[in-house]
Amino acid sequence: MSDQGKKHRTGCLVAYGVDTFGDRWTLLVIRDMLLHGRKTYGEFLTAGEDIATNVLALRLKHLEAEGVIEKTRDPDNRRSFIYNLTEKGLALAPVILEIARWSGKYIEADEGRQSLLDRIEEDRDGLLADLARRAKAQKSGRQNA
Amino acid sequence: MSDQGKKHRTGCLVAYGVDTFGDRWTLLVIRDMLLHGRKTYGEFLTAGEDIATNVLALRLKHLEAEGVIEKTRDPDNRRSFIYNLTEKGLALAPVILEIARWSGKYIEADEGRQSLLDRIEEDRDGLLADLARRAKAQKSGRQNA
DNA sequence: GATATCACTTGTAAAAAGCAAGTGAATTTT
DNA sequence: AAAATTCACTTGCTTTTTACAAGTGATATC
Repeated sequence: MSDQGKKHRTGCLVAYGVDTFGDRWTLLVIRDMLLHGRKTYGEFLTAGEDIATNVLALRLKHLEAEGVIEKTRDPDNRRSFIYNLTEKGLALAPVILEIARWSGKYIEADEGRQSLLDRIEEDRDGLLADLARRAKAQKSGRQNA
Repeated sequence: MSDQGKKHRTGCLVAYGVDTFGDRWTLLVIRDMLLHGRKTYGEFLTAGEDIATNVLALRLKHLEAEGVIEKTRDPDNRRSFIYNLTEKGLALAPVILEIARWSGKYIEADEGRQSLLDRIEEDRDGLLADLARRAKAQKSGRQNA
């Protein structure tokens, strides 16, 4: 009936991150929003890793409560909601990219992923700017490039 | 009787990271090693956030199995073991620092933590080099500076 | 009006985390 | 050299989370 259990609340910066996204699903949802432009409950559910529907609901609530994402009605479909990253959520982009970068050193990346890795190395700031731009475009209802 | 449950194994770079350190404790152990120079079971146990002893044992086993840390005997005390970051574990430093950086934007940092945040902004590469140096010094048994 | 879609909720089982106590080997104390 | 202590865990049990399956209510489509 609650969010995701105990918090460390020790003042530690790493612990605060862990409290916010330290579980098996949260970062994948943020990845979906940030990197794949997904934004509805249904899109998160069918995103490949098979998150359970109740767990997804909990995570989204938690992220909303933490101010990482925000939920609005879809103006074009009254039974749909749109989830967007807030500034705080978008600020997780460097974390996501460093995780990807780390993993890229230890597992094989397919073509698409390798090109992301390449871009991280060659044009990290530009990539971050693009992700921010896309997130904001999405938020204001525009199509992303 | 096993490590930490289901893996996503989807090829996703973020998912691989989550599989490796996506839980409430793993990143704190890595933080302890990387930032606080802790290296024994006892030091991890009493590190402030009160991890349960059996959970710590599981996490250490998992990290060792994943090649993130390595366990050696303490040459000075035959009942003690020393845990060190491997190259793979040390490569997590940028992830840890980005998490700290993100958190630093949203919670208050005390003096010591703020100086870490300042150093991340002003001399990230130097800081990373120092952390690597310290980790390696520790590994070869030298005192860290 | 019937059927499908979307975003969930509810109930229950399985897994993991948390808690307390215990074990065995090495070390220190007496 | 026997006794007490330390260190690194393990074991057993309870509580909390996660996972799985099915169900609900409000749109929307056929």
